[in-house]
Amino acid sequence: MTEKKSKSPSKVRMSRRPVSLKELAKHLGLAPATVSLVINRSRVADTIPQETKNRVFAAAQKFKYRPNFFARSLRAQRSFTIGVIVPEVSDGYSASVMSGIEDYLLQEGYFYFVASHRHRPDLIDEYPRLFLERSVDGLIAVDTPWTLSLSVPVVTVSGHNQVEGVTNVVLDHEQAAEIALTHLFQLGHRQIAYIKGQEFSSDTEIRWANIESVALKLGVPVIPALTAQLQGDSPSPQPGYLATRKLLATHKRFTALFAFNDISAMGAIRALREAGLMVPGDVSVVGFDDIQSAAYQSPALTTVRQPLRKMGRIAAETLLRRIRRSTPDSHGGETMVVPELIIRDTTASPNGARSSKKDS
Amino acid sequence: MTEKKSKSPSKVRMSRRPVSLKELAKHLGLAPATVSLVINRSRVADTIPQETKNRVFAAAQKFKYRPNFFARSLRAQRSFTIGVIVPEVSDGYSASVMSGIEDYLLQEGYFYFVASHRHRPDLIDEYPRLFLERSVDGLIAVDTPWTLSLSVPVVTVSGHNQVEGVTNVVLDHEQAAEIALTHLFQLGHRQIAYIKGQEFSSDTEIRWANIESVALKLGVPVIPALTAQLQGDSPSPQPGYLATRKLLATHKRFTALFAFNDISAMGAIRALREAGLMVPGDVSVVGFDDIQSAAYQSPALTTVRQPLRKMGRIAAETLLRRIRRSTPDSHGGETMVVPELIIRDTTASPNGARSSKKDS
DNA sequence: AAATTTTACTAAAACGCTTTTGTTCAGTTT
DNA sequence: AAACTGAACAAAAGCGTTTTAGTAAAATTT
Repeated sequence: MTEKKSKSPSKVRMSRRPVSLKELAKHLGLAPATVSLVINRSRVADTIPQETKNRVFAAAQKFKYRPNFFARSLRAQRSFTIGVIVPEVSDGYSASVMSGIEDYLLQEGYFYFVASHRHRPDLIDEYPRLFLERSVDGLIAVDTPWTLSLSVPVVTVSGHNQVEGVTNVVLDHEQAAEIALTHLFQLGHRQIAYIKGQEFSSDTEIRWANIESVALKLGVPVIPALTAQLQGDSPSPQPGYLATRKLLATHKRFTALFAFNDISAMGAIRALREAGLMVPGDVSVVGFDDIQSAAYQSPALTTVRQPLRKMGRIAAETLLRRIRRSTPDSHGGETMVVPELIIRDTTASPNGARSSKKDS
Repeated sequence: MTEKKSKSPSKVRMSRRPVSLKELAKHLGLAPATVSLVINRSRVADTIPQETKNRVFAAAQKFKYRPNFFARSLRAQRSFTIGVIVPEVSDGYSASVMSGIEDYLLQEGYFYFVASHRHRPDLIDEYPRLFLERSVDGLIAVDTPWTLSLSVPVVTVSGHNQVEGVTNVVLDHEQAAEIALTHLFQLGHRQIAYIKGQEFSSDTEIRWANIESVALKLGVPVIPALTAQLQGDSPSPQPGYLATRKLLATHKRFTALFAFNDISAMGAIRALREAGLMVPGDVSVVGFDDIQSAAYQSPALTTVRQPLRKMGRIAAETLLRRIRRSTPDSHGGETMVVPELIIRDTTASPNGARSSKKDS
């Protein structure tokens, strides 16, 4: 029996009151101004002899001098902080994007606030305001309908509105629809059902438009009776389950189902199973996003991968770039990122080796 | 074909430069001090006639006066900001806890910074420092080994070290082990395999200690050969998959498997399946956490639910309480939260109706 | 009527930094 | 010798608040 009582040594780092610029200057026999100039490597300090600079740096090191953030921000009108607004931190989509955002931001010395609006319009309105009050240098809105033009740069991830001063980072939805539907088509599917996203999801509309146009192009136009929509904002597979039940209730036959995301695809698979249908034997299922657990469903989920982390990182890069070039650019525009079809085990030919277990 | 070009009206809210206290005061013909006192409802303003106060409030409203955050923080030495440090934002565990933290924090007018250390010891050391430089009023460390005693209150979620000035919010691991193992025991399982958590996970040690003691108490002591440990910090089910393969490779028979978390349980199930074993027919599996998708696995996962959101909320409540009572309390201590066994479809009697498909 | 108290404010000092504009002195040019 | 140049700093004005210590006038008490 492993008994390992970790009597942690409790490194007591009795944080002393931090030393201020003035104190440091006094100790050095210099004016605060001088020290500030040296430390910030200002052009003005160019004429100061290296010898003096070294003394300053040495003292700063010794006393662990760190400029007070508020004083600096107050004076310089910059906070090195940005605001990130998401529907909900704990849904995998937002979290993946945030992960990418964070990656770049922290590396560049920025910190970020997070706020989840949970689809409440009042919060979608209020949080940006609160962020501005906190003087963020910029904002990133993830999967959130955005119509505001603010005094600081804004970048959205999966925002599709054209708004002055906001840049959108988006997936190439045409290509996404193309690869997913072509895959199903080539397997031989002709009756394809669809689960649309919730109204509030910012990708719903554009994704659907592209699905419709690609389906038409392939000659298998979308049949209204074979489409259902996710309802409610539960982050669980429940909405997908319910949507699929609705689909099944019509008794219209379909051999494939294209879900709005992986989570709803999981719910869909459960509903299909409960109806006695095999996946992919009777119905093929394609998800969207490729979240972590998609590969570990059984059967493993075929899905359209969205490079969420990368999108987050691009958003952060774009934002900082815009913050740094001080010119108040009216920089709208859009950056596109490409999807990738990940073929796993939930798609197969409708006349595959497996036989239908039962006719519904 | 639905062509709905959303020509969003782009509400142009041309944010004017915000008005300062001084300007507001000048406009009112009062001193800045007076306005400040009124707005902050200071006791000193008690003797100011309501009439004047009303004028102040009206003007503040009219000019949308909002105190500058930096100036205020600089003066008051409080930032209404806290720092949250997690292993990785995009893993479900951290995200759920954060969701609970955020809930309470925003409602109380606090914002928070997030930083992911990804188990890198240098970052675990650096981020708290950076947070302090940003003058956070307190810190929450989620699933992160914590040994520092700082100048601000610290609360951990699933931290198990006794450190001066830090409060731990933890699950009752004894009860967790109890309900899970008792469940398996009562179903008739006697050969139980285990997947331990990674070394770096802060729950690993205590959970394991409790499992060992409860198993002993039940008379089915843990067999070293039937234990494996998660390796690597991938957030996917991969480590669980590999651990289970290792378990299977020993050719020791077991009828149940208790995984460290739901994610690893998913990997485990896949490995079992690949080995030709049925779940729960041949092997029952119990997960831990009850993440969103646990209920939608097939079969749905039996698991020990950890109220993560609640733990996050409690952590935030505790932290604010400690921040508010200004006395620099050396407030160590611990708050326990109870687990709940969620019985679904991955556990069954070892001599159940289903027959073993194949002997390994 | 003088002394005291209360009312209704204000002045001014922080908070800790950045940045522009000087200033002094030594050395260099005309 | 007078004028100029550059080096090496320093003074001071903010940035926008909060808060303590006053103060002048009005009201009240003695």
